[in-house]
Amino acid sequence: MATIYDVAKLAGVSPKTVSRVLNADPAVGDATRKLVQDAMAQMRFVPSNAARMMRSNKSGLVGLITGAISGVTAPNQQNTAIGLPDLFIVQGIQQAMAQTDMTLMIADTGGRADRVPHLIQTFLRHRVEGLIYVADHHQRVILPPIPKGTPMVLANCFDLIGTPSILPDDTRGQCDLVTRLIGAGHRRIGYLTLRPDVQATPLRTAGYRMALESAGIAFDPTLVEACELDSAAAESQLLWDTIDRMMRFPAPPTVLCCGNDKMALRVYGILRSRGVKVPDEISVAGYDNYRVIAETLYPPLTTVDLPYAAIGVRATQRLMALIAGADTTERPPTLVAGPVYWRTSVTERPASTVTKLKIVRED
Amino acid sequence: MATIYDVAKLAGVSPKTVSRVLNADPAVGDATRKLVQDAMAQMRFVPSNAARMMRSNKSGLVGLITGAISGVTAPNQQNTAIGLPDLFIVQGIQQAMAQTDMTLMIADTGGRADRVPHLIQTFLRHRVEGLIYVADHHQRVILPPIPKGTPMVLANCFDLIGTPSILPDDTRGQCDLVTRLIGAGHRRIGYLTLRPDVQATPLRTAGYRMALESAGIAFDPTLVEACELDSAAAESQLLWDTIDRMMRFPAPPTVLCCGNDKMALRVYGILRSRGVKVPDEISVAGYDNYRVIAETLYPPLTTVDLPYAAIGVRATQRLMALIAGADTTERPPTLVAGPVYWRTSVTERPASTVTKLKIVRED
DNA sequence: TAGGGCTATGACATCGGTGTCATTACTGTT
DNA sequence: AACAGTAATGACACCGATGTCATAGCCCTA
Repeated sequence: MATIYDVAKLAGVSPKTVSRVLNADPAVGDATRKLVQDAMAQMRFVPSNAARMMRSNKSGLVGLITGAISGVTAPNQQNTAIGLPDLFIVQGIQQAMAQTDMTLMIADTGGRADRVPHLIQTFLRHRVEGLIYVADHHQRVILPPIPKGTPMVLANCFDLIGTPSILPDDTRGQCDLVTRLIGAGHRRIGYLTLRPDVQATPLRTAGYRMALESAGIAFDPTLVEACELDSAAAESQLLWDTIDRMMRFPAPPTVLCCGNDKMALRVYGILRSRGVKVPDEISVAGYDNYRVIAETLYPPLTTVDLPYAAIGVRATQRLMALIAGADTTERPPTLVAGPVYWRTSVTERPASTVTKLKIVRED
Repeated sequence: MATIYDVAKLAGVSPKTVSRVLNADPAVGDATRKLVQDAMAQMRFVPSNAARMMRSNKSGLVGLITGAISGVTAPNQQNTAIGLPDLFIVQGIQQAMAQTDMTLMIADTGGRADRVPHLIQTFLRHRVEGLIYVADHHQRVILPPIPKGTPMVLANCFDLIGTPSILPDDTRGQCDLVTRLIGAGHRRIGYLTLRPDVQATPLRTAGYRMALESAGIAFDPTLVEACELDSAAAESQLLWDTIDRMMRFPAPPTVLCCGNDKMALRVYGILRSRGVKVPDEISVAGYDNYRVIAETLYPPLTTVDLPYAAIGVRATQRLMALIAGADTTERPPTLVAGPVYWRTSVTERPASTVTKLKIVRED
């Protein structure tokens, strides 16, 4: 491959002048510039980033560590073949990065967290100017130490040593949804949560309670139940049992909030098999706004958008600021909220009507 | 960041010896090696890939160009929020690449084909040793010329200038499926194809006809109809009309093959709304083995696996061979086939029974 | 017309490793 | 004891850009 020396010789100038043209240095005569550009084109010259980096010490690279790509079908993962949250974050990062002159290097963990140090090492060898770590769900992570001077941002996760982090605002999201449900006349709001040990669960439950409290509705713990399990079959059983029980309450829920859209999908199936019509007899809401499900289901699912792309964008912006030399002083995580998507799986009718309908049906 | 000179000084050896330790050169004394390794650890030394590359001219990088990441929600794309084929290919590439000492650089087109030259340029600046281009569906592509010396492989696409390419074996896949359907007793096999202008359609239709021919069943063109449209609503209408018509044939199809699993999902909805039971009254098959759909639907969908991961792996292997200096002589594209996934959306009963059932129901 | 201030260009060192070759020290052989 | 052969190490140039500084040529002013 041609070098600036080759180009210089062909153009009859010094290598330094070629370098100037490359870097759009204005201190080059128009005629000379043309000469050099022609020579570059003729030789199909492509500058070597490696050589450039040697002197300037700027790689123009940003490293991204994720399990998004391999996660798509990782067998034991929560998001098996269905949730692709981290991928949407990566997408947001890509878009934000495209506005920059940085190049994004993506490394996939292949689902094995123990590969992370090696990936970081590879990035450091390339002298990335910054790192982003993307998690597949809101969680705490423990990462190997990064040399200072290489800033890092966590997306969809956080650690306890103050690494800058961008997180979804789970509390706000669930609160907004429940507030909207209450506004639609619902008073008995069932909540089938994700596993209690995932970060999102306590946060969203807090949001659920906040919304009830604001509306002056008493919190009824029998309406909240963790229903998520690893096995699809087991989860469906657990959901069936939970729904069965709640439906037999003297005052049954008029709406079921599900921990995510995938769970809502299962709930639809269970309700259909019981002959209960959505939303006429009971309303259903999800979380994630996972469009394959939310838009394809009939009736389309009311849900809360998990603003993954926005998390990616914010993470990128934060990292760019750090690279540009923003202060490293510890700040609380940036919370990113998403809107409620109001679709037809929830009635706007007051709860009493729904109850009446149900009674009629039982006759 | 520390350099080999710093390490050399600390260890009291020459930089060259440090370089030898770095490269696991056996011609280093054990004591010296230990000394150097300790010094490297103490200084947190990370070698610079750029510097290494200058001399050795080996970047250890492979460039991957794809729309997989941005494609997830690209508004006008066929695979909006549902098909992620290219992502599975990328995953296969990642896995195969992890076996290598190469580092994968992923660049996303952001859905804009006009960005491809720029991405290639960026890769060339990094002196990638090879390039892979991944398309989101089986198609012909036209890519800007790549300097020879940088081998390139096309995955899920091809061009007319003989660039090595890896493609799904659409003909074989559809043929296998239909052969299996015939084996299950079906004789009247409806085929709701994708758009006629996508590569897969003529290939799969050829497979469909091959299977019929092998079984000595006459091809009935009224059973084959293109039903794919960009708009979901319009496609559903077209499907409704097509199914409605086919069901009123004197000898209606006993099974409907759909162009992909997403179409099968729609077909399920249409059949349910018409009160037709799957598979008791009509069988349904898809294509892609898009698991979110195929496994979640009730009944689970019989479909053909589109071996995306395998395409990715093959593409990687091919590229590695080229980098290692395999002959560049033009060869036909490598075809990769996938298995039929036989699930319960297709009856094993002969067609006659099905017809009878239907008559009974109409009484 | 001499000198000051520009502009355009080039010479040269340098970044951090690696390839080549030389050198040293040690071993074993005759 | 002299020598060949090998193992361990180092000196030095080089990869392809860029930063620093010098310099040649030019215009303008006094």
